[in-house]
Amino acid sequence: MSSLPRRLNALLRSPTAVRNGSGAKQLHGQLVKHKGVLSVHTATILSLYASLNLLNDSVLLFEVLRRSYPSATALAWKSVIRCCASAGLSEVAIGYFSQMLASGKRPDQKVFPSVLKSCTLLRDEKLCEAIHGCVVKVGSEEDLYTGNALMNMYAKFHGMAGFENEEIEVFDEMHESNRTYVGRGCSRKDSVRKVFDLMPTRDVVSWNTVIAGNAQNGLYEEAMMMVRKMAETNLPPDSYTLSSILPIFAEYVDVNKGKEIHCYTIRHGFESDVFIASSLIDMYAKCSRVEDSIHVFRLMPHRDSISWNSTIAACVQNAMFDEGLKYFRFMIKHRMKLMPVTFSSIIPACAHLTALQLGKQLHGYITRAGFINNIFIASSLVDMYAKCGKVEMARHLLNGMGQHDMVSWTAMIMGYALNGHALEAISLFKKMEMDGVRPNYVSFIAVLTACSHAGLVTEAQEYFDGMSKDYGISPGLEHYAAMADLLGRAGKLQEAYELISRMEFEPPGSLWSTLLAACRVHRNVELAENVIDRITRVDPDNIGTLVIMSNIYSAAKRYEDAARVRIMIKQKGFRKTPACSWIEVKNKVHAFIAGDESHPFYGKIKEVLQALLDQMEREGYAPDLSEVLHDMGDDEKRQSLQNHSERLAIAFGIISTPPGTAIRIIKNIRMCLDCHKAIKIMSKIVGREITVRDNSRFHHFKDGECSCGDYW
DNA sequence: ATAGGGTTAG
Repeated sequence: MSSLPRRLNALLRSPTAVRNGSGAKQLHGQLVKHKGVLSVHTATILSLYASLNLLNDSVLLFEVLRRSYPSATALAWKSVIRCCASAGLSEVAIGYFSQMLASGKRPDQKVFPSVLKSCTLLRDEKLCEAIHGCVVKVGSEEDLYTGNALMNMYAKFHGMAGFENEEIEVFDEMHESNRTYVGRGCSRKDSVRKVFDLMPTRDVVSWNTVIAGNAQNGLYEEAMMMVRKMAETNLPPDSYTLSSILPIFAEYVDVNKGKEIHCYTIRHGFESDVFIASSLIDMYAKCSRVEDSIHVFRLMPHRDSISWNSTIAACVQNAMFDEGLKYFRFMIKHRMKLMPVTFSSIIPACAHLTALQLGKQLHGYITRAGFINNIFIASSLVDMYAKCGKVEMARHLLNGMGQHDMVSWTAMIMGYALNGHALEAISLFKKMEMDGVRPNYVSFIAVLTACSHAGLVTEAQEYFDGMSKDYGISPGLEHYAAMADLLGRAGKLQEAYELISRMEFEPPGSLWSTLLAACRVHRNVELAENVIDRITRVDPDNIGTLVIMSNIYSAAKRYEDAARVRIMIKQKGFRKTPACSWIEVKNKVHAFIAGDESHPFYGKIKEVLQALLDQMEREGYAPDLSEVLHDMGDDEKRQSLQNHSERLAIAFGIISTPPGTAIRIIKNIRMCLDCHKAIKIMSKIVGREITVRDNSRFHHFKDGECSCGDYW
């Protein structure tokens, strides 16, 4: 057996001198040239490959090595396991680990961190427990790195299904002396803390792991307490600590605390840390301070995909949909990697903007990228299609989802509700319950909205009572609003009044005005006066309700009272949100404001509307002037109806799209009774489907009928 | 060797 050259020997004794892959390969080559190498040297090369994260070389060399030396050295096993683990090949790493045990090699604290990381990533609870047992058996439980990895493992477990209150046995097997300290039957919930308490020495990673574990599992106070304790141990918070606790202030909507952290990061030179920056962007966004989010983003010296995602989400969460889309486009331009989160952040913008064309494009991209099985993305697509009036497409996507959660069910239920399919909404709600998914606050808003849009009083009452009785969810404003609306339209004014009066919080003016509108329909002046009195107490400047009240008086021929209210309106200053409708034609959005004649095609639009009106009158249509609120003559009123924003938009749609094309309008406020009547007839005359989405629901007009069945 | 950021329904 020839001896190795001196230089080679020296390198093998201190292999850390080799700094890169080509150095390692040269060394390997030299070794191969000299016949009769010992397995111990090959293992050294292997550990070198592993520490340089050369996955292919490590695995190849290991396989060669164990063919010539069936009992490879422990160093070889540990190296290949470490390399696979850090490359994320968790299953392979665990496979090697069990083979290592089978071949009689004793594991030690050098290998446990990698193995624990792998079984944590695999989310295999049994395996994790077994490995913890193994750690205890070989006496590695006091090792710093092993302890840190164990804490991380239990921290990640907490979110796992069925883990909440199960007993955990491993701790009881730990040293007898600690038995009293650990206590019996500790729950998995506390496992992180228990490992922490048992550690003989702790470093900054130990603290950060326990803090992040608490923060991620919603134990916010505990997390903050640990931060203070960490500081008492003379370990100042570092960038890991800060990025873990920033989400707490986002959740608490505590911008002052968040800002304190922001200042701290600046003072301690963490400004360029991408992790902290994205947490800051998110924190400011959750505190409705989206300008500050954008400010942080702009100041970042280096941005990664997540910085972009945070910024897009920040905009969308704060209803700045166009701004969100702008950043999304920039992100593509900057060749950033689009990730699943990018799409689940941006799709809601399409939903809110009713940007169906863009939504479809994104759907295509999502399918090609293989993201369609992501539950966040699929749910947001279901919502987007439903909000664009494409209920069947939404349902199709929902049916195709491998798993459903409360959010995906609720999105579809709300989609049915908005599109007037109350019975489908209710049956889906039942399906969700049968699927074992508990409805929450929002799910009940959805099902009650469905009932309210279809006039299903009895069903609504059952759900309303059931939500607190069976699910312990106390009704909020939205639930009361749906009930008040339903009862009011059904003419059960007194019941509605009592419901609102019995609420456990002060009903806002908006709720009372729902009832006021019902009083108008059912011509109950007396109750209306009572209601307007309640409204003026909580919301004295609500002009809209005064307008309704004046109309109620007019309808009851109490003209003096009507005039008195109108003077009040004048004194307060008549400010009404202008009615506005939008239509998308050839990827461009055209906006029309009621009475506005400034559109370049207005002349043509007016002609179309007049021609339509002639035909409509032949079909028996007569304008309904009852909802025109102004003091004007009947001719003027007729003209004002002709210029309602949705009619301008529809006429524009008719002249700028081929015959038979569906017309989709978005409107900012409810349309009037007359427009509803008129559009039904228009849909028949022009032979087109016309969809109008207002601020609360959809109307699908077709062949002279509306999907709402005239209940709206 | 072990630790940190962003997402869906109202």
